Amino acid sequence: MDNSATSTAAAPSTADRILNAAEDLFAEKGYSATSLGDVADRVGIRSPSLYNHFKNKEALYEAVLERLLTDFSAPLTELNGGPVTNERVFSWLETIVRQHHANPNLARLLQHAALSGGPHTNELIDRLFRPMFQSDAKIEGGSITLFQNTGLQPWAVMAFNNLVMSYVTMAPMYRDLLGQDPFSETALENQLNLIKMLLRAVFAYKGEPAATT
Amino acid sequence: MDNSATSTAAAPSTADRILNAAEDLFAEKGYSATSLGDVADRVGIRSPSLYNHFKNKEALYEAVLERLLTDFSAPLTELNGGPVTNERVFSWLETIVRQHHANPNLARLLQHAALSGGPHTNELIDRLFRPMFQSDAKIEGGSITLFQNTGLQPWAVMAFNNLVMSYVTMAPMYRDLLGQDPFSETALENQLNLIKMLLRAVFAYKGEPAATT
DNA sequence: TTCGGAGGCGCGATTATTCACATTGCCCCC
DNA sequence: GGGGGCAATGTGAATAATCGCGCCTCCGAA
Repeated sequence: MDNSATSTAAAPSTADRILNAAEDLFAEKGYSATSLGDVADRVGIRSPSLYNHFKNKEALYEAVLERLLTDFSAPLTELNGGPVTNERVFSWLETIVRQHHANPNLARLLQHAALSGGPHTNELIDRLFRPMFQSDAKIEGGSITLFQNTGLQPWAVMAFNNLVMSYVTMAPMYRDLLGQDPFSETALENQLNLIKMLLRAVFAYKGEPAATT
Repeated sequence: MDNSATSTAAAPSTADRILNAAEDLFAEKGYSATSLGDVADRVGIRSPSLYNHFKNKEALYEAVLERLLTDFSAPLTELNGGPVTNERVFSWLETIVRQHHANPNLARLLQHAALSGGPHTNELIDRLFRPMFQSDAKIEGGSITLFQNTGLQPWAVMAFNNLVMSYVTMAPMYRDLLGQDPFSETALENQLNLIKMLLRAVFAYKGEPAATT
């Protein structure tokens, strides 16, 4: 997640510096609004030099996506091993929150893809969200019984995930409305506390579940 | 919210047809990725003809924004009159959900603005979100006591709002993952049931509130 | 006849991409 | 050990496409 090429503190290669710059710009402006000139400027080279490292703009975007997906996929699928208990859901959610907090770019890229419906949307869905639904099928008694047999279980999973990601994609709004850096340590604690409390409330809720259709 | 010019079913004027097309395209691709040629094509005219109705691309975008904001602002501020009870929070949230369901474009435009941090972000914040926080300050005893004096109240407001809006901005993902049209009537009912149940769970939760910093 | 509104034309800027070329560092062979 | 290539990596120039936008013409309805 630190976008560095090697595990030691060696200087990153040009290809990695291009990836870093492109990741930030794609995440901020989206694919078509980012120009290769912008990327090259941020790296400190001319735009034709980019073609020494990536076939074209599309390949650069895919490389950015690939690096982000490999960085994020491991903790997302860790819920697949073993039964799903309340505690594991808690720690899984906390991991996701901290991950997106440490690098907001995946959520932003995903949001751009969802809005514009580009060709990479399906790959993002398959690698990020489908694993969640597979693990979700294994939820066992005593945990999230509220959503059992209501048909709302996938909706609830998506809701909590959207909660995490929309915090990141809406970060500028938070900055202006709350008057503090949304990526500071205290802001992270606030968001974690809120989400955990929401989850606790859902776990503790014994009222009638919602109807399904 | 039906994007028609008059209250009767008269044919919409060219300016309104331009607004409709531009709204859809800006919401889908964002400002800079939308070309005036795309807008003109969708209307069925040539792009220079757009300048007979709007000064330039920027003015067209602002007109789109203005129409959306006036359509959406009324129910958003209706919570300001009188004390905030649980029932009124329920109906207010339901109104917002139905509004974004009927026209998803405002949420998408807002998401684009938040991601790219364009010059209109501040106006959107002021007209959409600040009213919520003003009404939020008036919450009275017996309602959302959970967040009183925790410092998390604005965070909770934003969280529920993000929940509603991210459903709309992530609609393509829902379509692929759940295998149904996210804007169908049954999908709307599902989302409403989930959000209402979350709110009920929060209202009913008597555990310790989260710490604040 | 007048005038709002649509179209044709084209300018200047931007963009992705290609190409020819200069430079650098490294390896291999004499 | 020295020198000749060779791959990697940078650059400027050129190209074709697209875009926002202004100018001017023309048509049809009032």
